Amino acid sequence: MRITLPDGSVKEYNQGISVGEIALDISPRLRKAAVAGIVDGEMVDLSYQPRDGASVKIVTEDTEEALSVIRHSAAHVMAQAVSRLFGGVKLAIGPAIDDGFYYDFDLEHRFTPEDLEAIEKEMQRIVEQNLPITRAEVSKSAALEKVRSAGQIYKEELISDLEGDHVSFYSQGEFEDLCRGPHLESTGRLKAFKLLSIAGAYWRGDERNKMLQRIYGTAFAKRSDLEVHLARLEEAKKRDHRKLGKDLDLFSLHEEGPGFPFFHPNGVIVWNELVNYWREKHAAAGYVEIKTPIVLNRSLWENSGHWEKYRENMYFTQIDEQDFAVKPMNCPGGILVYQSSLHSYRDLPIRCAELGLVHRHEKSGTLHGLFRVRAFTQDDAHIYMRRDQVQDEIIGVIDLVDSFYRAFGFPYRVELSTKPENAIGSDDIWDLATDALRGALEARGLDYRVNEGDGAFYGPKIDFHLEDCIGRTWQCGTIQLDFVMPERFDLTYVGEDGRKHRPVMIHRTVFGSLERFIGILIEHYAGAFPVWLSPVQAVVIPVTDMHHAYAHSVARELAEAGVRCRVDDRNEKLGYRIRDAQLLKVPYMLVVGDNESSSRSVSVRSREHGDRGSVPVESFVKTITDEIRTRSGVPQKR
RNA sequence: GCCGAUGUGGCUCAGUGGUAGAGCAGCUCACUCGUAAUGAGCAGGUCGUGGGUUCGACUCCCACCAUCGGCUCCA
Repeated sequence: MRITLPDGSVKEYNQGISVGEIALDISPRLRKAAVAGIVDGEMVDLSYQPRDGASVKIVTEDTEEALSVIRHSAAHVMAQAVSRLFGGVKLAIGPAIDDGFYYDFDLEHRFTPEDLEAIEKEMQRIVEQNLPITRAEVSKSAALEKVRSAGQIYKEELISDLEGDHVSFYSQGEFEDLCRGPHLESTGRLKAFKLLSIAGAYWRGDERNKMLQRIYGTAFAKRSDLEVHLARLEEAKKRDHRKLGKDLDLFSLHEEGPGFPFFHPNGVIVWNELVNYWREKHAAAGYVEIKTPIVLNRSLWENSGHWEKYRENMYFTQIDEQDFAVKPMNCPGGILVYQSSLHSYRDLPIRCAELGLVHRHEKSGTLHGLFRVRAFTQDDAHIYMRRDQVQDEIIGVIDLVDSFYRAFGFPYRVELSTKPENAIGSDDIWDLATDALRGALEARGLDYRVNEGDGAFYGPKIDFHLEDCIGRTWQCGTIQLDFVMPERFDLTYVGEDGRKHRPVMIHRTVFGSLERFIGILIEHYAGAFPVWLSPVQAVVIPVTDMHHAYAHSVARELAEAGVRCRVDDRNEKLGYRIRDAQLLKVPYMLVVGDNESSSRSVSVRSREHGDRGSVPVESFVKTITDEIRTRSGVPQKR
């Protein structure tokens, strides 16, 4: 029989040859590295026997596909270990995920960190036993019989929901699990894994269902890959904005205001720098800026649909026996500004920005530092325009967002979210809006993913997911196209024909939330902000108290040039003060002693590169002010 | 909201039925120092909050709050 290989070559084999044997035939080394195969586009086990005419590709352990096989098998090995150690455990699901794998268990006993160690040891034993992993197909009814008699109620539910009349089981030693596969050929092939954490998870992700216990772990082809991954986790922990926010005295959170962050003087500097930058770019892009109130009357929210569609997330209050709501979004307020005067078609588009503080009631368990809060400042804008301007305006926003992310060194990914279940407005309007967004993305040649049903209740949206320098992604910017609010609020402009027409609206953000964006920046830069964002840009360190006067004169000169600068004239050794500044991630340390004071110079030490030697004060001022003005500095990709 | 864990001075953590301890930070003093921690001294805590058990609770029990890891949700 004939088998086609990825290079297009065709080989002749006997009927019944397995993928593994084909790999061996090609080369023993390939066989050794093989973990699975891809036959006619389907991932299969090494034991799979392709049919005549099939095309076969060997999946080797250094590939992304291999990783998911390895992790899936690791999940099975973990389930086997748990089954050995804890009688009566019911197995739910155990897939491979982006960074590893998990398995959900239903068990009376609550897993503890010590249990993880024991489970890991048992897994090691299973690996050492090198149990062959074999696949068996059984009829659905036999499968149901099998899991029912074993009391595996979750498997029973899974099988009942599966299409087709046959299902497959994989077994290794005494352990057997419903699974589509593929899997490693034996447990001995599992070389590098680690269990990481225990968490609760609802059966099938539905909060009405029973809460199961999930164990997360990760696995790699090689020990060294696992170590790199664990080091990355460590690195992420070091960069945690909650820790750095405390260390660098940027912000704090208090029991008195869960989810309501407090910004300290250092944090406010970062905030204001970002806002300055934002204002500059928006003014240049033709935006005006407004400010609207935080508390507004119920009738406005009824009109906008928030009262009906968004109430669970809103805070309320009463004023003079009337219901008011704390705004969860800025649009209704912004619309009142639009309505406060007549608009000509000549005025459009109106690009109206607002740094609006919104409050949303998030469930208590979801709060997380600055990433998930209950009050945040959206860098919002609403663009009111004619229909013929829609495409250009969307493209304009895409370009603006792009230029912002570029400045911080964030690569990003784009997603298009379509009509959700709780939408308001007709299908026609939704189709129109969705097509417009799609059209703009395509006009810009951007790749995007579609998120069915994930739009806002009043319109579809484009989301920007940016990637920080250790590879995590965050949703920040969004562009939402809205035909519904203009209708609800009866927005109009006067057209060329002298008659009233309906404008279209775009809601958009770049940072998303200032709070979250600052959190992301903290982690992205690991707290070492570029000079323009640094709370303290330079610290002058006199060698002894003989040099205090000179140090202060240098600091004065820097301050006059607009540099945020401090003198550390504490009675401590030079090394101590250097270390202190270094830990506070001050970009420049300026050591001044006899040599410097006699020549009006500073000895420059950079946060990144250490001692740079002496330069005249004047030239340092030029260097640092240039760096600030151009807002340079993008972190190294790791 | 749900499951699990945690909560001790500004920070990091030890303590575990007999009314709290370290390091760092802070303050004072000495040292006057050249690129990541000089030394000595002082001060600082109703042990998350509220109940209960006990002769006695930071320690045991209950409730609540907050935080952390997830689930769900989302900027």
